[in-house]
Amino acid sequence: MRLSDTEWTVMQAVWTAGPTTARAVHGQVADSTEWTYSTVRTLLTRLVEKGALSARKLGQTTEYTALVSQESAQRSALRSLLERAFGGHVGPMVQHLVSDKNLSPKDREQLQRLLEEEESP
Amino acid sequence: MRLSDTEWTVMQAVWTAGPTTARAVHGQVADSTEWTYSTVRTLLTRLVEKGALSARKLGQTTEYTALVSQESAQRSALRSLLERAFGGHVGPMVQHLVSDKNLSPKDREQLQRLLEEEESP
DNA sequence: ATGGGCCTGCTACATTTGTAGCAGGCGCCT
DNA sequence: AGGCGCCTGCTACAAATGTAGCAGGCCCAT
Repeated sequence: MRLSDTEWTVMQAVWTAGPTTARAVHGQVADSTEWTYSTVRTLLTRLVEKGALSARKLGQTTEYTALVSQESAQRSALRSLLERAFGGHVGPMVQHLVSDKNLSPKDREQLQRLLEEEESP
Repeated sequence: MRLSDTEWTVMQAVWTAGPTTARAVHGQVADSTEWTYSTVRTLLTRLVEKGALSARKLGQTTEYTALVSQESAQRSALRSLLERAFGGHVGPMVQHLVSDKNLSPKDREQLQRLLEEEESP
């Protein structure tokens, strides 16, 4: 499942809201975009075609529900970048992230715990 | 600097080879793609237009040199995915990677060292 | 000098992505 | 009943991406 930039934005809105409508998504993304209602609807339709969302008619309006989880979308985006940009080498990729100063102390702590757990399964 | 999938492939070849020619890039990517020489040339041209590569004529042929480093391209791809798919939260992103079982013991060890270093700068 | 091979410049064209517009139908308020 | 507002279905269209083809020029071997 490949999501474009704009599609990510819409999906985030749906994941956050749960089953929702075009109008509601439009409201949600209004802060961060200038998209018209029409644009939002086009994106929703495309996401349905892709199988990322399902559409169910409720009377006159349509309710959209996520078919792919945020987790799995993230996972596959990550894997794709990993292949494309890092030749599949996880180490260098994580290092970029870790050394990039945007890790909070809490993040670091949590990570360390994670690494330790992994060590002795 | 935004690179498309195919552009990444070409850039990887150039980074690996250092200043190189279209013919050589074609040879390099021949294993992993079915691209014609023409396709490779188109991609190289686009990368020059984007400013990712520079082109210098050497007699009849053109020598392409990377203008952006692999590191910086990786960094910005990573940052872009971070924003788009993880709402800027590094923690969850790294966790996906670390918990995804594709970390070698060596990777883990190295990471742990990195985290410790970060802790007391 | 001539033909083969390789190079370049230019052009092409389908698909995907980003961003919308329009027209017709349904329901509710007056 | 008539209009207003909202919803949907369909259509549009430019830019980016993926994938190539063609024609003309240069150099080397015969």
